Amino acid sequence: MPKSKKSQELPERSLFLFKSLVEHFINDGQPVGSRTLVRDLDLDLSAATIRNVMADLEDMGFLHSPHTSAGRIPTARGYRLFVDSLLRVNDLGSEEIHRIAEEMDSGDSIQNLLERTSSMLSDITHLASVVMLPRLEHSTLNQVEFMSLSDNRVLVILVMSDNEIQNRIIHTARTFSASELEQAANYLNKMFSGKDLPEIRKEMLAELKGMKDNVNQLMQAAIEMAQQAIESGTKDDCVIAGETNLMGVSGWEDIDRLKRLFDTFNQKRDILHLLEQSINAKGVQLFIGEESGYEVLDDCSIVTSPYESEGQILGVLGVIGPTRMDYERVIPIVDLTAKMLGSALNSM
Amino acid sequence: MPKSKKSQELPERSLFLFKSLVEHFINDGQPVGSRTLVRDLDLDLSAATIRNVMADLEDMGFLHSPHTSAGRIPTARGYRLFVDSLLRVNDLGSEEIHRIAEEMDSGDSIQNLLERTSSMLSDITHLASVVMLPRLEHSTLNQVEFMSLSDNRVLVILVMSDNEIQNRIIHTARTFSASELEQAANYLNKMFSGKDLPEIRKEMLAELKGMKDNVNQLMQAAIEMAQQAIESGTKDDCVIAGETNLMGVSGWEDIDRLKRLFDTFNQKRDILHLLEQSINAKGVQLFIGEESGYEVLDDCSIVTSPYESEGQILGVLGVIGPTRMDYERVIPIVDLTAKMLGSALNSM
DNA sequence: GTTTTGCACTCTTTCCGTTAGAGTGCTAAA
DNA sequence: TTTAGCACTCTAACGGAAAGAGTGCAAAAC
Repeated sequence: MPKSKKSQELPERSLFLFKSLVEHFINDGQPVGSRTLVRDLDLDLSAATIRNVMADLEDMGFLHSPHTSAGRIPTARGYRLFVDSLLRVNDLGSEEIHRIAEEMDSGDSIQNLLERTSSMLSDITHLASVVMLPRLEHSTLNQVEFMSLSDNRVLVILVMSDNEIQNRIIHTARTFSASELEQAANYLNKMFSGKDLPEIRKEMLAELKGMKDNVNQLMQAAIEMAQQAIESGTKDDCVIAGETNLMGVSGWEDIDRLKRLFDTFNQKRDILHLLEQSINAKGVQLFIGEESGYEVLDDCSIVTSPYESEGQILGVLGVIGPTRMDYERVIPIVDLTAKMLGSALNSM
Repeated sequence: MPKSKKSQELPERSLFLFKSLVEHFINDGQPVGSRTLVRDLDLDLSAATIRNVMADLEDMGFLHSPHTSAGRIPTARGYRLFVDSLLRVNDLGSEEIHRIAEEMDSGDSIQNLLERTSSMLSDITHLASVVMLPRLEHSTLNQVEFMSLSDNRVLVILVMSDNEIQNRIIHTARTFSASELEQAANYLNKMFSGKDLPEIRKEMLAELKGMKDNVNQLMQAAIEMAQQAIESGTKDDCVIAGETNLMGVSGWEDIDRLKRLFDTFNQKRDILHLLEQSINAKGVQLFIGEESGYEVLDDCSIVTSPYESEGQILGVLGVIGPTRMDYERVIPIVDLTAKMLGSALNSM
């Protein structure tokens, strides 16, 4: 190719160089210098030219030098530019599609399905993965049943519309006869079946106001239990897998930093808070580096996608890895996994 | 002063020095030299004498030098000698006792209790902790109930003698009437209530031989479910907490080694296998360094204790940390925790 | 016989100093 | 606008040198 005397539009060439640089850095984690770039790309440009371009990009905040004589690495803003404007997301290889589909087939229980999903996701991406448990907020009560045990204990069973089952043993003040229990269950079923939990709670409180006999206490206990179950289902629950994939990421040898990261995983709170921000996103969403707002995650990127079943968003899943991850591969994987999980949940 | 000509018997002075050395090393993780020892102990002996003693101890395999000009550190055999013969286990401070007792009081569910126990144990020892789930092998069936749901699905509920509840939805070939289900449940209750699961399974198989109608299929499904529940309860389940306490242990900066250790935790298999070896021990048991037989655990010690309720051993709990852990403190903590957990389970 | 002193020796850690390599920025020329 | 040339900077890697810790051994002292 002849030397181009006509200057191409500056942005275009810069963007191309920038894209190459990012890809290069994602590949081997070393700061990329002008020489390396010109060598690898077979450009008809000299290193000096590249240097000028790179200096511009640095001024604009897309690149950063660890020190004077190192190459350059992308900043969070740089990655943002990369994924938003430059990335051409690959189609997935059929082996990977197959792998994902495979893990989704037999569904023993929801919990189990989510766990398998999470560990598959981390295996396939070699990153850490998170799957939020489905929010049960809009699941409705299907059926209540009481079962008498010995010693004034009653087993309360709630069957929800999504086939989740909650149960708990309640210690009661006196013994209830089978018919009393049946009566109570019938009453609850008639009153509340098909309604969602917050609604039930509200009506329940109105209904019970002032009435304090034991049967009602039983009912109240049932509702409280349901409430608790709901909360534990939405509040702090997600499945995290593959954390150890993040040990031994090149450039992450600071063990103290790693410890803080792992502690964050264990607490789950911050991670969940982050995921919740994506719950109304249309598709895959990214938090790159500092964008997450959590200091421990400054060197991390999080790729999330909500998953839905029957048009209703149930939760969010995603992966967490170094900012320097293979977005081109990871993004479609997260996307597909979310879709497959949705349809797997659909057919349960 | 007593001269022991017998080469087997260790002189008292050697033991004293050895004990001091081990304590010293446990405290700050640095190899201990003769000078340090003589300085810290205010001995009326010279460093050279200490050196002689130490050389003897090294010959006997209790000490080891990382290299010529380093001090000495205990070998696994050395720690063994230390804990078996030299350690005077402290009584626990009342704050610690209080802390342990506190965590044990309210028992919402067994799973929850175990989780709290585990995280308390790791918090208090600053090590990783494991609590094996109680073996349900000898729990017996209390009550079976079927609940009809829509769409040919039946909810099977098993109440076990230890108040654990298992349930699952079964898809059936045809719709069963409420009375059919009740009849089936009655039959199962009459036949099998009070028996343990392996027994039930055996009798069940004999009973059902040849009979293939649908009601029996239902029963069989119930039993199979119970069997599965049992297996999942004993097979791969334990609660691990505080792994991150092991990041940043001095001398454990090899991130790859740590990764392998964490992977072992996640698989749980090896850990469980190790714990199971303690299930018939009387009290606290230790695996020091190589004694565990797992290469990843070569730098670790595991302190375990079975816990029991009503004279029956239910499971094992313990902590995992560097061989260089504070046995004097950890051993009584594990001991007490096991006892408290036992009695907490007793009163559920 | 046990303990100590004295001494030579070994090994690690740390602190330069040097060098090679990578990469930059700037200026002047093409 | 691009390139060539050049001075400059910073890191990583290597190689002493010196300090420090600790050892082992032999001979002297108790």
